[in-house]
Order: sequence, then C-alpha cells, then structure tokens
Amino acid sequence: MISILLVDDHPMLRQGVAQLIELEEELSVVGQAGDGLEAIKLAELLDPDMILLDLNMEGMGGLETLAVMRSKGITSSILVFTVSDDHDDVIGSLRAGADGYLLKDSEPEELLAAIKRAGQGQQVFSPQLAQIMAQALRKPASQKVDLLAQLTPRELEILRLLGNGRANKEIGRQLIIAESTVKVHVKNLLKKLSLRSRLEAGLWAVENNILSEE
Amino acid sequence: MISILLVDDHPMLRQGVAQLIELEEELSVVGQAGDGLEAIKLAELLDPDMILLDLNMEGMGGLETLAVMRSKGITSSILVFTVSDDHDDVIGSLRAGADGYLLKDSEPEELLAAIKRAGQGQQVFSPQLAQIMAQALRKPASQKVDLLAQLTPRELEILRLLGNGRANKEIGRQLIIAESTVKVHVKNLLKKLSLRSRLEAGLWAVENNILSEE
DNA sequence: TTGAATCTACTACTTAAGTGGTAGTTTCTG
DNA sequence: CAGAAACTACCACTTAAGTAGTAGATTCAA
Repeated sequence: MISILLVDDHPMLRQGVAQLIELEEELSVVGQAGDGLEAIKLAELLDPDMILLDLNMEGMGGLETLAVMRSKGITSSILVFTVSDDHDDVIGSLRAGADGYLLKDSEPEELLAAIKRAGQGQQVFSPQLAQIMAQALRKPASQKVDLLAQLTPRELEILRLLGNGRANKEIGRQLIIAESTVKVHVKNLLKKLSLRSRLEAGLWAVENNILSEE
Repeated sequence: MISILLVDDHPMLRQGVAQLIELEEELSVVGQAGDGLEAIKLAELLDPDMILLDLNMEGMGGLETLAVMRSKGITSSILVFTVSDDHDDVIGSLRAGADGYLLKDSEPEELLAAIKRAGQGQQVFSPQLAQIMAQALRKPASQKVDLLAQLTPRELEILRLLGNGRANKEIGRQLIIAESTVKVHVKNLLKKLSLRSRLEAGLWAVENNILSEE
C-alpha cells in the first residue's frame, strides 16, 4: 500500500486525482494540501510514501516547497505533477530533489502507472520531457542563472528598469545617482550578459522573468 | 435536469469535474471533449444545456472554439472555465458570446452553484473578475488592436524587428533599405503608439505578442 | 591591514537614436 | 486623372547611448 500526499492549489484537480487514485487498491491518498506551507506541515506529520506536487501555486511556489521539504529531511518520493514543461521548471525540480516529473495532460492511466513505478523507487518522467532533459545534459548549468549571478545588485536593479523601458536619465532620477553612473552600470551589465544595447537588455530581462522576481 | 458538455484538454481535470457534477441530481455530464473540433462536433450532436469550456487548449484555442460554436448557431449556455484571469481572455470570451467565466481555482461548491445559476439563464462570474470587467467597461475597445491597425505593414515589420532587439542599421540591411529610412519608420511608429524610444517599442511588441503573430 | 569588489562620478569621445522637413515613386481609389 | 497613403531617401540637427579610462569611498573577507 502506497500512501500519497496531494499538493495542488486547485481543489477540483485534487478531487479528480484523489478519486482516480482511490480506484487502485494498492494506492491511498492520506492527505491533501492547497499550498506549500500546508504541504510541508502534512509531509512531516504524515510521512507519506509519495508526494504529488504541483509547481504553480500561490504563495510559496512548488519548487521552493520541494527544496524546503528536502532540506527538512523528508525522504518521501516526490513527484512533480504540473502543467509546465518549462525547461527551468523541469531542471530546477530535479536539482531540488524531485523523483519524477509528470505533465498534467497525461492520461489517467499514465499517472497511475507512473505512481506505481515511482513507488518501486524508479524515477518517472512524461515522455514529452525527453528532449528537454537531453538538452539540459549538454549544458550542465542553466546559463541564465550563471549570468545573473555575475551581476551586482545594482546592475540587476538597473536591468529590471531597462525591462520597464526606462532611459538612463530616468533611472538616475529614480535611484538618485548620476546619469553618468547609470551609464557605467549599463555598460558593465551589457558586457556581462554579452548584449549589444539596452534594447537587447530590456528584452533579455523580460524573457528571463527578471521583472517579476520582486 | 441540466445536461453538460465538458471541454478541456486535461483528461484528469475532466474526470474530477465530471465526478463532482454527477454528485448533483439535477446535473448530468452528457459528453466530454479534449479539443476544440471535437467540442464543436459534440455540441452540435448533443445540443447540451450547458458547455463548460477551457480556454487553454492545444490546436484550436478556447476562444476560437467559442466563436465558431456561436457562429454555428449553438445556443447552449457556455461557461468559460479556465485558469486564466487575463484581461483579454475575459473580455474576449464575453464578446465571443460566453455566458459566464469561472476560474479553475474556485471551490467545488462555487462551481456547482455557478452551473445551477447559469442553468437558470443567469450570467455567472468568479468574484475575482469584478475589477477586470469594471476596468474594461471604461475603455470599450482593446486599445492594442486599434493602435496596431494604425501601423502600416512596413512599420509593423520593423516593430517586430525591434522586438527582436535589432538596431537601425541591422534592420536596414535585412529589409534592404537605407538606415535613414528605417529611422523614418521608427519615428512614425513611435508616434503612433505614443512611445518614447525603441526600447519601449521593443517591449511593447513583446507584451502584445506582435512577434508570434506570423 | 591589504586587496578585491562595488558603487559612485567625472571627462572625453564615438556612435546610435530620434526629430523635422523636403521630396520623388508607386499604388490604389474615387 | 487627382489625391491619398505608403515607401523610399536625404540633410541637418539635437539628444541619448555606449566606450574608455581615472579615481575616491565603502565594505568585506583573508
């Protein structure tokens, strides 16, 4: 008997999955959580064999939840179950300690089969993810993270403003520094990111969601 | 008894919702579809009282599906049931003839209540959408469309290239026109869109998905 | 305390962008 | 055919952006 904790902020989907799982004799849902904090609490309390975790949650995101769980020593098998086939989500999940990654548009049979396989200690992945993972193996680290890490806090701040379309003078006013100083930061940031203009920088910022990260 | 057609490309979620609905005596799921074409076929065949329609579908999108249904004379009450609270999706759905708009993170009870109310001919909306709708009433038409329509084909083409981060000289090379001509187009396009720089223009292009359209 | 990193600011340029005006060529429409 | 709209191109500027180098002030870790 495999005990399962469901974590997803859509009550509807939790219900569908739970009912699906309960149809199987060797599987049982022992708890449900609608957000990250609740999930962590229940995981510690129930110590389930498996945790089905959605990534797109309000408040604490799924990736963070996953990382916290592992840091707290939770050893349950954790399967990420989400709609996102985004590269960073897939790779991030694996690095954070996920044992599998399933897409929500899988067929119900696939989900059940995956859970059973994971219950035997195997890693399971939706077949659609094969190419994403293969690609990631070629360049071991996400270049985005590496590049971002090279930026100083000030440069990052200015990069965000570029992503909002700001001119040097405006940035200077906003940060209360001279326009000449802004130019220095822009120049350095362009070099670090191998970009050729503030236009490219602004677009880069948007594409890499620098803006929403606070 | 209200007959319902479920349209969603996630079999899992369809199952959850279907089971939820079947718990109610006066509601019954008479069909399920995983994409737009199938949905239209079933809608014509079954003529259900109500259609629960997801917007984010592969192939033909939900909005398009909705529009086609209405153009085919399908009079079923159509409730959009989706994760997106995007302004354009909400407004677009209403214009296309939706009778309601529910967010997927609603509680199960809310969904059932909404279906019943809609079954009595009322329009139903998730409370979270109130502000979006209020805002839309102030500016009746989506400004994006209007603004875009003012651009000449050449300007639109150059706007796309700005969205790719290109410099004037590069654009000139690519389109085989002089840089001075590119400047003219950029100038005119900035004025038409009320923007102040190519940076703002590039970001605008991305935000309004000018890039992917063709 | 010394060195490294960061933030600040300036000068002095060079290059790119943006503005305003003029004007020739198509192309399409009334 | 006349007029409008689009596309092209250039000149002459002004302003913004980007580059290079120097340098003082903090801060933080070895």
